[in-house]
Amino acid sequence: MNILEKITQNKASFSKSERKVADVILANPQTAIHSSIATLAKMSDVSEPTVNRFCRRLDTKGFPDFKLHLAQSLANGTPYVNRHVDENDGPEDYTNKIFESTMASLEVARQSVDVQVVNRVVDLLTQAQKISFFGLGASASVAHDALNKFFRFNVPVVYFEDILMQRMSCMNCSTGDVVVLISHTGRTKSLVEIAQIARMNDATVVGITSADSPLSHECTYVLSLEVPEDTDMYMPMASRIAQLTLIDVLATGFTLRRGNKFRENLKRVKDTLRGSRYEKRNE
Amino acid sequence: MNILEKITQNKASFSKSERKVADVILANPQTAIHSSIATLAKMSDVSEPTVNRFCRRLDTKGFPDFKLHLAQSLANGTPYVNRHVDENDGPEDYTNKIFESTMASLEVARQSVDVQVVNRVVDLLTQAQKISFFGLGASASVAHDALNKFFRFNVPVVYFEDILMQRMSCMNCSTGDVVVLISHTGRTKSLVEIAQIARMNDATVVGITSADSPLSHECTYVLSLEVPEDTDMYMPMASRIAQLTLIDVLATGFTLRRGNKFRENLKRVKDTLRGSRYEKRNE
DNA sequence: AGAAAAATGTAATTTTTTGACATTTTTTAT
DNA sequence: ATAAAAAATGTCAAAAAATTACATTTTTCT
Repeated sequence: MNILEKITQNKASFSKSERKVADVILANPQTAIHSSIATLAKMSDVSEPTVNRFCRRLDTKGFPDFKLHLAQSLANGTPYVNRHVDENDGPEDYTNKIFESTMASLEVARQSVDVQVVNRVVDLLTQAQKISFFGLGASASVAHDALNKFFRFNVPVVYFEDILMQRMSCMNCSTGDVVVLISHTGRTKSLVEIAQIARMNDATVVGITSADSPLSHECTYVLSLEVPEDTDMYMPMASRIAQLTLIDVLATGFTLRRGNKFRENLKRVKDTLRGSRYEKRNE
Repeated sequence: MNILEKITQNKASFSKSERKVADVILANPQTAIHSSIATLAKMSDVSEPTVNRFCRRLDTKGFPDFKLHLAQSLANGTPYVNRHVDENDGPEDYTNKIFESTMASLEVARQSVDVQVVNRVVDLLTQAQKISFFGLGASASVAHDALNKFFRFNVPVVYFEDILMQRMSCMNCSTGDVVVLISHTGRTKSLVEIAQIARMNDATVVGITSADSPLSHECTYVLSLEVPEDTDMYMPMASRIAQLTLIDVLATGFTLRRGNKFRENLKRVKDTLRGSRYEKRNE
């Protein structure tokens, strides 16, 4: 496992001094791999053997071995880690941290996706009479994005931001209709109600939400994404990105299922936009 | 560059003893990174300083530094790459490919972001009288998302999907207003026009778009993202995700600039939502 | 062949890491 | 609240590792 993640995870189990070391390393891992144990000890305001003990606690043979592991974690291609933004971060720091955390979350999300369910949902979508995408707050823009994607497929697709419109739309559902509900927490009351209404009217309800949430219990199929959210920011960030990527997956599955002639159709849709754009000079 | 490749490439220019070292390392790099210079010298049947000189010839600071580079080369398990979806891909294949491509694109985007500009734009946003986010098509949902984020900051923020509303809104701009325009290609005519209108009315225009596009030339600041888009799908996918992440970066920069009391405010906004949600049992 | 240059090795030096043990801090039980 | 035990941390010395300076060997070129 990635040693940076391991440090973050085990941070709680560290002693006070070890945590000082952990903080210094996490704050600037690049510097850490190029420092000697003495330098790192001084930076952490800790004695050298403490740094050594810290390394051993992470199941490495010693400091040099630890640096090797750290270097591997930092090498590109290795999964990214959720590093939290710090008050004193400059633009470079927080930019990189946000990008890296997003990538790390996507990796976690990827591993938590149940491809069986993806497959069944794609099946469902390709056979749907009508597809609705609903979300509220931060998930509204995800639903909005799904509309944009599925609209190109020439399928009857519906999206509303307004709760009442969402409810009315679900009241008019019937067999063969698919309602996709998007919510990170799965605890938004009105969305849970909408799930109930849709099911009462024989629609199939797909939830893109967290497992074992009130919303998930009302859904026919649940596509759950276990994405760690940085709660310090009080804003949903990574969860939306994961949801969007899942929408991309569904859209891709949809086009694959429909086959080649359908791809042609997509190309035509795209070409239609040409009139609204400035031509690219050399293509 | 990958140091293993470098060894292979420069092998010709090595001396006899250095080549012995190279061979031993190439034959078993995993062993090499866990050996001391003495062990490696013995394995190569060469003296210790020779190994050291070998390391320096590869532009490393010395043996330990060389091991670090080697470790990084070896870490490259599977760098995320943009693997294109194939007609015969099953659900597991395309799910993984989409997630991986998205991560790969984010990495590319991260490297292409100009943090200087990020910093200036954050400055601008924190001082803005009014912030507008406009995008069309796939980028509309990105603007939508930006609205959701910045709305929490208690800043006057505007978002319209309708071109005419966007134009009217820009007509009413004045000094101190910031208009953020989002477009992957930067070739959408009406967005370019909106940029012109906004600037004529003394607003500062920030473009989240590709460098050197018609739109970028009309912007005061350009946050360019070089994201490779899988054109086979005829749908924007990775570009949106990169744009969203950039919005996250801006939002994060914004909150950091505003300081701690402001974070408290965000928490209050979030807490307000509580009434609309089912409580979590154990927290 | 023989001088000059390059390569390599030897041995000492320096740097770095680790281990043993003392001291301090924290926890636990009374 | 206090003493004993346990855990954590630091000091200092020993060991290991890496590097330097310099001697020796090998190669190259005239």
